[in-house]
Amino acid sequence: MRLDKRRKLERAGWVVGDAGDFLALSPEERQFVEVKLALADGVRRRREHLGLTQLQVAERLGSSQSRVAKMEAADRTVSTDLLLKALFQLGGSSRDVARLLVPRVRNRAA
Amino acid sequence: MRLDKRRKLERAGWVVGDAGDFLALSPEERQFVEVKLALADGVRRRREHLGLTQLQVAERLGSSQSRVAKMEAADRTVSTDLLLKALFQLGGSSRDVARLLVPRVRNRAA
DNA sequence: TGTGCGTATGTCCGATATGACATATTATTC
DNA sequence: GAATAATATGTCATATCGGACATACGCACA
Repeated sequence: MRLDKRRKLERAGWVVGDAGDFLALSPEERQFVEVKLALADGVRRRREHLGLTQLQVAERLGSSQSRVAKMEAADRTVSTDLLLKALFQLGGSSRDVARLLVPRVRNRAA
Repeated sequence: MRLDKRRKLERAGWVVGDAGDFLALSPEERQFVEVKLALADGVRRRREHLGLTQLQVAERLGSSQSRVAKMEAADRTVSTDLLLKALFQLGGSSRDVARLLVPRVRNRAA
């Protein structure tokens, strides 16, 4: 695992192996966390692409700036439901979501 | 919208337009619901493909038969988090999930 | 018909997510 | 380095979710 990704996971509050180099996550948990990270990245990229602040996005969603910040940080307390709703509210499609999940094509412009 | 899909939505407890033909859902809400339906279908198909009962799946997930039934029915009280975790626990990959979200390739064998 | 198995539905209570708010941190401009 | 804007972090009350249980439904088979 790349170091920056691990840092990101740790900052988001995920339990990382304290002794060794590896995440104390089962493969399934890890897959799930990666989905959340991907969706979170998608929210951030989409927001930036639209030139909006977190506050503006929060207003669109009927949420708060802090929650949007947590979304983008893939915080433990944000659900994939919330991330998906945010992506759709920001104009994303199912296809966009699908693309976020597949590493092969994850590095896109928007 | 196809009638059977609407029936499915209604059974799952989603609010459907009472007067006219249309769902009382915003486009974003509808997209979200469709994601849930797709994931729910994915769980069911994956379970059946593995030849497992809902009870057996529940045991794998550390959950209960009734919750698995609700997952497959895309019940309002099941989150996409739960659906995703279930899919991964049943051996699904991110790519599988992505495929579920894209109608174009949704009709696959397993 | 009745028995068994799988699935669906309704409810409950403990667990977790959410919006809101306060406050901290960072970046930019003067 | 003060002032401002944007983002990050911590906490709380309430809303929603989730496992568990009871029970109902559907279907096969004898």
